[in-house]
Amino acid sequence: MTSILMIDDDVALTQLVAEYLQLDGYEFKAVHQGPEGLELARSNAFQLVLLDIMLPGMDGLTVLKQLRQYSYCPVLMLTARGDEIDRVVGLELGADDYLAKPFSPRELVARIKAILRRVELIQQQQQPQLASLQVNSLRLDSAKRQIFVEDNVLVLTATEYQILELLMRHAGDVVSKEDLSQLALGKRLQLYDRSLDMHISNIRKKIAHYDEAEKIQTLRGLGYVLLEGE
Amino acid sequence: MTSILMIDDDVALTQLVAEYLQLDGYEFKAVHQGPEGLELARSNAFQLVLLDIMLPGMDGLTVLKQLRQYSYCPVLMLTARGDEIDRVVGLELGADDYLAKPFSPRELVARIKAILRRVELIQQQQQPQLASLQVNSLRLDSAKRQIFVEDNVLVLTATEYQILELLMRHAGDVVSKEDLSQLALGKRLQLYDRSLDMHISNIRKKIAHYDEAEKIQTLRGLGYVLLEGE
DNA sequence: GCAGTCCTTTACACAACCTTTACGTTGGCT
DNA sequence: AGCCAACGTAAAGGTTGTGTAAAGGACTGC
Repeated sequence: MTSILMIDDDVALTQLVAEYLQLDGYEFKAVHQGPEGLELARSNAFQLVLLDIMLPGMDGLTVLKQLRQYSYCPVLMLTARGDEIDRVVGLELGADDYLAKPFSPRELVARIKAILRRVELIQQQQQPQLASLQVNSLRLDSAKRQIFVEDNVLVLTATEYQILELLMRHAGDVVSKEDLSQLALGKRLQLYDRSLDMHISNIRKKIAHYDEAEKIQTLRGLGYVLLEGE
Repeated sequence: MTSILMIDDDVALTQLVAEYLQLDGYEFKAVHQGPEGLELARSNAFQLVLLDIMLPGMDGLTVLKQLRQYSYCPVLMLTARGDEIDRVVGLELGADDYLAKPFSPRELVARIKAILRRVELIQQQQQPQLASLQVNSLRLDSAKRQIFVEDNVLVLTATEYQILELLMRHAGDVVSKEDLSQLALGKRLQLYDRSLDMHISNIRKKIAHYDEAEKIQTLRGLGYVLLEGE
């Protein structure tokens, strides 16, 4: 069961969110004070924390900073204004995402799911993984950090290798650009950031050098997928 | 089974780490007092110790100092702040690595694996090894501590010999600069430390004198590898 | 003390890499 | 059709890691 903690002094809002999230199958708890929320979040009993920036007593950013001393529990920040400064500071302090009030419950759920899915991806990364893996004409040798096309080694940079490994380990599944950016580049995807696109472009070029059959497919607005032959 | 001991007074944190490490297949035990941890660590029942610097009662650095009187058990230090001084002192006292809180479980696991892999490398070094070894045109005679290119003896310094032997014994595998530094130079790789690069450069020059075919390949950001001809 | 050997540090050049910029293309939308 | 956001990619820009000559320092044997 996935538990979500909300720290927000707006009682009406927490009740509204409670309804939606419980409908979606989440366990939900709300508190209205910073210190109380901090203590609960530190217990690591929650898989995600919704944190309002404007809190009486202890500021939301302070709560976040203190929490990050102890825990990497995912945090989705909420704020009353579309305050760009709060946003930047929050993300720098280690928030996982940001949502401006007022938000639609639907969008909130979407953001929550995106974060949880990514956390799951990261945990998968930590699991012991297959050292060797074959997808169509691509073969991964993770011990030597090498990827082959048929019998030719791909000369990849560290970043390119990470991206392609991720796509191979999830062959047939769509991997979002956000996920790729966070897992392979180690940073959140920014607006107008074309870095990832360039890496994909370069990887494609290197693969095509040996195998013309295009492999990495673009799903516009969703991400990339390494097609599995049937 | 690899057992890890954590000495940290933050009970919530030890529980979190316990979950992650057990998920990764490690045996895990946590204690919250310095003296208690010291006694356990001295028993050599653990392959690695996670040690918090800020401990009530007995300071983490003191624990480390005392432990080093008896045991070479690898120690990964943890600290609440990004305190550079603690870091330097800790590494001088013989800690194997350092991680600032808060850390992601992912990073913790990565550091642990890096340390354990290096310990394994060191133990391999101590095992009886093949006295003679041929890699392409290079031939190792470890009884005489000599390396030949075709039939020409390489005149190597002690350090150069150690580096090249290590690369030869792991021919085809990437050997990280950190590993090379610790195993051949006997010290951790520091930022801006170019000593190892110089040794590699000199070794290359000496090999090239007899065999122009470049052998030690650089893998940017990863390390060096002695290519095996196929 | 001096010369010789070896390891390390310094300094600069360079190459590899990642990112940004800029412009062209595509595909969904009204 | 026309618009616009997302995407592809060549080229430029900036950053970081590496190669190596030369100087500096530590040690040894004489």
